[in-house]
Amino acid sequence: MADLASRITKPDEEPAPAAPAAETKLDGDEEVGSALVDATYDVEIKLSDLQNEEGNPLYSVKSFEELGLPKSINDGLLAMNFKKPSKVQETALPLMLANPPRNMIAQSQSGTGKTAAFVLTCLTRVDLNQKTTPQALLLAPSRELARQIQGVILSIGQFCGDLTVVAAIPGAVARDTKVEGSIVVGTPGTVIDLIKRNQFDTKNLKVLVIDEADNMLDMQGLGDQCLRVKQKIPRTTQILLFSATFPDKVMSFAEKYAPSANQMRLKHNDLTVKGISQMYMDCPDQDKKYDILCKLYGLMTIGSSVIFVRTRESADEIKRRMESDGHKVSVLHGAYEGVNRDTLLDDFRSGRSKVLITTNVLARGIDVSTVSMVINYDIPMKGPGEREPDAETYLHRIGRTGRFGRVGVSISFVYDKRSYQALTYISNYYGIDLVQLSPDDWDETERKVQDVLKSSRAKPDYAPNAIKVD
DNA sequence: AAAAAAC
Repeated sequence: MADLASRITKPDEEPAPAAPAAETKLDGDEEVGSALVDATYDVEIKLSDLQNEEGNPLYSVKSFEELGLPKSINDGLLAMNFKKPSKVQETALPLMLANPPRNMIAQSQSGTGKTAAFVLTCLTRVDLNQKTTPQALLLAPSRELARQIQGVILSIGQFCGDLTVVAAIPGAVARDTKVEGSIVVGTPGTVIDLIKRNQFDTKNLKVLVIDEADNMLDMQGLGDQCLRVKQKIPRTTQILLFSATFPDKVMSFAEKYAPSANQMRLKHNDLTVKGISQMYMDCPDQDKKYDILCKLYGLMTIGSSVIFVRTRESADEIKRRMESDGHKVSVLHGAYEGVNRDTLLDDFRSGRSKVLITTNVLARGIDVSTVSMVINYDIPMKGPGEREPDAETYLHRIGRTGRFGRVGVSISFVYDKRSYQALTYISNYYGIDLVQLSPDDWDETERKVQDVLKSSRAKPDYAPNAIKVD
């Protein structure tokens, strides 16, 4: 890795002017293949941190080869059909792999390859011959996401020999047994529990990754636990924070958590994914929402669908009603425990179940390529008394579809002034127009949805196929 | 008037 800087500086280019001290915008390059890669985003990067010893800028790499990764890792990328780095990969990877290691705060739209970016960094930094010494720790906000990341590590690392990746989640790891693996990926509660019991030796950690970092560092939620983990790791550990959303509120804390980090940020208006057609359904009243949901069932099963509701109880209730009305659906939320949850999600991944009702537990990170429709049965709200529209959760929820350049539809249900105003706030926040659907004109609703779903789009060549777990 | 995450 020592020569990384020279390797990614294109020798045939004019020497660039000295990097300005302040933040500078870089426009995304034109690429071909899909709307996703065609899109030009304003990416804000702190250029002051982006120069090598000769003062040349380290903008990006245009191929994985330029990173000079070990052959075993390159073979893993090829096997997973990663041929060309996505924007976040070409920009963040050279920064994360450079020596001496620097912290990183990286923001990128849903389904654009953040996971592969930090997994590559972990695999590169870890001595995989030390199979019982944890050297990289990755934290995620849900059991499902932790398992998924474990699957990505094992896939990209499939040619790295016997890769030992421990999932530190309830039921998958014994609380009174030593954690023995090169890489640990887990949820904060279990990880802290293991550290407390002296079953997780953190002193050799080279990398700490916090996925969904804005959620994880929220002091109303998991922030405290992440802080405690940080206190237990070496000062020299490289800290990498990733998310599609970084609201200002948590950004200052993120900068303290990952001091003097290189940063890759996006503006609100560049956060939405072009392949996702965002629609809303004008429901006459709360009671009619359920009937309309049932009428949408046929459209939901064109591919797979996720229905997001506010509470566990309503998730169970809707499942019960839909089943009694003859629809096949499954449900997953935090009241379910351990391995049961794994089975439920595996069934959804494999297509054995096609319509999944869930809470915010699955709003973030979950990558199931077949998901073509997301329904916001309840508009996500946050804050005391749930009075404030939750624009971040909205974006993460709809990001369960339209992944890696695929098309998808989201339908948000509004039924009263409050839900309508909340959705209006969210569409203004991202600077987008939503397509209106009317429950009175069913032919038109079907046409609008099917028009999107049948429009095929070339998959970008960096897209992984379905992520395999186990 | 939430969800998640540890026992």
